[in-house]
Amino acid sequence: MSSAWQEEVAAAARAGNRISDRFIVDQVRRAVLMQRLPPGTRLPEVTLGEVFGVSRSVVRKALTRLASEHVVDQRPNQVARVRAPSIEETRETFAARRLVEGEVAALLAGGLDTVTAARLEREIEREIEAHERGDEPARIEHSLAIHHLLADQSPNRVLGTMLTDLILRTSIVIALYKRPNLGTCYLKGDHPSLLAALRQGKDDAEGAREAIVAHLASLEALLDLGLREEETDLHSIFAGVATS
Amino acid sequence: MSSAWQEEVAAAARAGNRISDRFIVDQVRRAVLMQRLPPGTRLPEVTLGEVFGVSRSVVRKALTRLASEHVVDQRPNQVARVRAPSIEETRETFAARRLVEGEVAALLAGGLDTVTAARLEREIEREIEAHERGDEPARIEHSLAIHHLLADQSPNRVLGTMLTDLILRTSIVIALYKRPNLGTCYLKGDHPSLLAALRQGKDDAEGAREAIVAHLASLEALLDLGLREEETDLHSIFAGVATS
DNA sequence: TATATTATTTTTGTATACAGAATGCCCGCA
DNA sequence: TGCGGGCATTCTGTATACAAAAATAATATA
Repeated sequence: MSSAWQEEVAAAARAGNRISDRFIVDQVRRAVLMQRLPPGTRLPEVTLGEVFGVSRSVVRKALTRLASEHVVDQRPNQVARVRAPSIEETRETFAARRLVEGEVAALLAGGLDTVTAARLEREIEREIEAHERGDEPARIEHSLAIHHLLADQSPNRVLGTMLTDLILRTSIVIALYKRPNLGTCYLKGDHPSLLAALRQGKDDAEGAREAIVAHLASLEALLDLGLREEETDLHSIFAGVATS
Repeated sequence: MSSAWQEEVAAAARAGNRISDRFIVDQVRRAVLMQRLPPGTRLPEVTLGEVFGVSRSVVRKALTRLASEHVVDQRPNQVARVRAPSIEETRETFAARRLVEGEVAALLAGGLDTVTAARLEREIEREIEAHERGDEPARIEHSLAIHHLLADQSPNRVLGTMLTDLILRTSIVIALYKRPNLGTCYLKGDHPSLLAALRQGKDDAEGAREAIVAHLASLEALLDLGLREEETDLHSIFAGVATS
């Protein structure tokens, strides 16, 4: 577990940044996102504390915050584990994100300030470049930046925060359920046409919403969401069998 | 602060329930909801610990969880305080809730099982009774139960959890911004007609959505959301005045 | 009197110690 | 070989101690 973190911790220490719970939250979140911490990974408090050079108190706080972000599973008297959302939850998360991000896009349509539009355009270009040179991590980074920009620019801050959370959760399940043979989840042309829809006049808010909804639906369709054995509900299968 | 809690703590101890962070979270949340803890109230860790008979460790965990529920404001090196959402955030919270609860209602339309429908009906009746005998706390309790039932029954659990959170947040701001002269926020007939819409066939999902949206809009309209002096942004007022 | 500065008190941040729960291992037994 | 009970280990839950930061009170000074 201490693999790539040692350097980051050392770097942060060098920079004079005091290691606090927020730092740990960021690092763990990123590691989960980048699949360096696969779902189910045990995260004992002492071990994490050793890695980051802090005591259990700090780790504890970080873990409860990660749990409230749905990144980690924290149950009483058990070690925290990296969460592995079920296929059903994955579908529900995508549905929720379509609803929320669709609304944010509708609110934003026609009202983008020039600097934001420019930043969006730049990220979209860079995503294309990264994809063309086969740099998948960079592509993901830019793709995420695009959507986070929408969340940050949401006029409704409550919805914006909710969207940030949903982007994180969908990213996790994308990494989890991506078809192995599929190299990338890049959808050519989706982001450019999304930006075009956002630039339309305010009277076409529904166009922006539909662009987002369609984009997210295509993304979900790229995943392998067939039922697995882990999904089978033992309770329903053996209902009435046990003599209690 | 120790006013009404002493009894509750004693009762819980008598019942053999070990006081844990969840208990504290519930109690504080309820106290905020019932306006026994007005916004801005300081919540020092030791004091809370004394009230509930636990050490700071437990209180600390409770406070971070309350912060992630947006009930409490927790900033570094400062005492936690009961959050006082701004008027703008109030509007945004209502908008978010309309979006989410509307979708949940649409998903639920025509698919209510009989026991849930019966429970809804019962709560609606009891709300009417409580209102007629002027028992406002009981009325609020039943009104909340109605909406929490919708959240619990949401087929999409992600949206259901989000709705639970939004119901809490709107309840807090309703208590905060209710017009003082207004005795109650009861909207006669809204809940019955909502149930009627939910009972309609599945082809009328939009009817259920509209019923919820209209209901929540009327609720928001009952609040006093005129700009207050605390809302004035000094930065924008004095922009360019200071010679920096 | 008003203001700046220092001292005191509160309150949080972090580390650590010990008790209790959960897990896993090992050995005995059929 | 397969299985079950008891023991050891690991890990979390909670309380507590000390340091650092913030808030408050007090004091000196112009």
